[in-house]
Amino acid sequence: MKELLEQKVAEACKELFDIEVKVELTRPEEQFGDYATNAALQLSKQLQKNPREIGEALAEYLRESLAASVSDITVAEPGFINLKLNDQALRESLKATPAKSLEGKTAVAEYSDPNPFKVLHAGHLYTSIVGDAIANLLETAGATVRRVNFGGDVGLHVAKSMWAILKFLGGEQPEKLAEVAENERSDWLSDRYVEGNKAYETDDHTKQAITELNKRIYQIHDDNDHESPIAQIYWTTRGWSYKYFDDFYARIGVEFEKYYPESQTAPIGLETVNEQLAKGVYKVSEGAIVFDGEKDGLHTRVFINSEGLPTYEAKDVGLIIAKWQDYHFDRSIVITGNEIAQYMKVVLRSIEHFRPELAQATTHLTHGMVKLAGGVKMSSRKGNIIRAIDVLNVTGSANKHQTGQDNEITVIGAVKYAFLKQRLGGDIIYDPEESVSLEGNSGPYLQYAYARAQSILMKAEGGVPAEIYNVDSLEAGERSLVRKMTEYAEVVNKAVTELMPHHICTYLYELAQTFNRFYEHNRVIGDARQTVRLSLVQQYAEILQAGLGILGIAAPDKM
RNA sequence: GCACCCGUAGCUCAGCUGGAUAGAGCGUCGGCUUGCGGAGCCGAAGGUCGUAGGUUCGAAUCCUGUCGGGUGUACCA
Repeated sequence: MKELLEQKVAEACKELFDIEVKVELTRPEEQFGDYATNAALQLSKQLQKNPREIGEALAEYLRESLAASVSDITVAEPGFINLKLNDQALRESLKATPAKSLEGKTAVAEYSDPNPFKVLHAGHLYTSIVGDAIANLLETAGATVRRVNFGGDVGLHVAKSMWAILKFLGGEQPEKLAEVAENERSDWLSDRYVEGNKAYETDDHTKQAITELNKRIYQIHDDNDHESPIAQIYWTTRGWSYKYFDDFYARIGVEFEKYYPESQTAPIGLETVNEQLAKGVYKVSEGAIVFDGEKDGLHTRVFINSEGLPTYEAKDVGLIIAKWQDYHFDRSIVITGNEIAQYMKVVLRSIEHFRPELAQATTHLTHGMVKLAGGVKMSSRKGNIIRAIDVLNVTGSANKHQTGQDNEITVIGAVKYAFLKQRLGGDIIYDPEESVSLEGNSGPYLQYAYARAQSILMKAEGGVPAEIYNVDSLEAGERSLVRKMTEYAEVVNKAVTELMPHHICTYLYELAQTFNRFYEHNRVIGDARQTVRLSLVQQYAEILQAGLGILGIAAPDKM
């Protein structure tokens, strides 16, 4: 319907003034109409005429050409044209579904990116949730989405961990790993990292030892060594880490089809950077191989350090190439914290010199940090970082506090919605009490809204009628609800174009409010208009479910 | 120093490909109420959109300066 109207308005401009106008209809306030266009304002400049007059002329033309679907066209100051659909057309436009704009395309979505041997923190939880929602968005638009994860199973942080692990085991004695209880493995590992990191910073001798260990770990991969004692320790503990990640992802309902360990992308990156060094893309500086970003207003960064080891930069080069080899993607979306925004620009800029199509197909989205609202207490052992599990725990307590229940679906829904409702980019001040509240703009509020709609539908004797589109007329409350529901497809399209899931949140909340307003004043069961209204409730519930689905939030029938 | 991001009601945020009286939620104050799940509905108070300029018929939205906050700036990720 929207496309049709846009086309007709453009046609009117062409017919009356012989000017091509790019018409994009907007949604005005309900009192003005269902759609609005500023075409007359655009034209007034070129025509040097009063926009109001142009608007009137267009309106008159459109009243005729749109008579079948538009019941009222008005011109408002300074020259807006407001279109009000007739009830039949409004009902029809409810059939619109989100555009399949990415049909046949393959998109790789990379997010979460935890490092083996380290703890999952609140930032990982955030990217996992946002990344999953964005992947769902791409899928909704028809793309084949490959959800992948990337993390450092080699590198300095691993060496730090291994140093502390070896210290704990009293040497290269893999059999002693059995002393670590299964349910304590992840905590034990993160303690080892903290220990190794501290030792690295405070003791030069240890620092040297860890640097050596770093090289040995790369060697394990180069030799494909699974036999030596240190290799056994490495592979076993790395496995513990991946197990810990998988368990956590399962809990929050996020899935990946592939992990790209850095050990796999490092050799590809190393080879590529060396290759491009010869061609002058990278250059040697102070014993390291760098990309000189300064001539482009970016930073100069090291890709291969003076030890000959690839840094994160080279591994990321390798990662993009590996993704391409695996999927031949049309688009690649990478979601990370915004502290690496400028870093990523350097990596992509360097890739533009030899694989421009890969750099151009890549979109880097960044998010801010998760901070807890003032007054929120955590029972975390280590004060300075917020672990992913801490966020879940503190939300669980808040939910228990408010509802007396231990409802995992509510808790996960609350966290996801709280993280998603804010525009991607800035920091999030997370307030667990607010996130689980059933009042206000929260995940549980929407879950409740859905459950309540289901409850009405269950109550209908004789079942729920099929969707009814050919209704003679709609009463005011019904019309407002239908009008709001017709926005769904447009909102999803916008969210897809911008890769911004928060638009869905804003919309769903408004929709639920519109419904509650309708429901407050209009009886459904037992009313003369029961059939029509049940059909509306049904469609409302479907939209809520679909929208929550994109956000990765469960819509329970009962709460 | 330089680069990037951010400054909208008491608080947390929408709105930012320029357009109609700047919107929500929480909090505050007032009303509805035996309800198809009231976990709601109706209303009020509350904003020089950090600030100063510029572009424009029109700026929270674009540009420039400035102030404030955050992040990044070579062998970490």
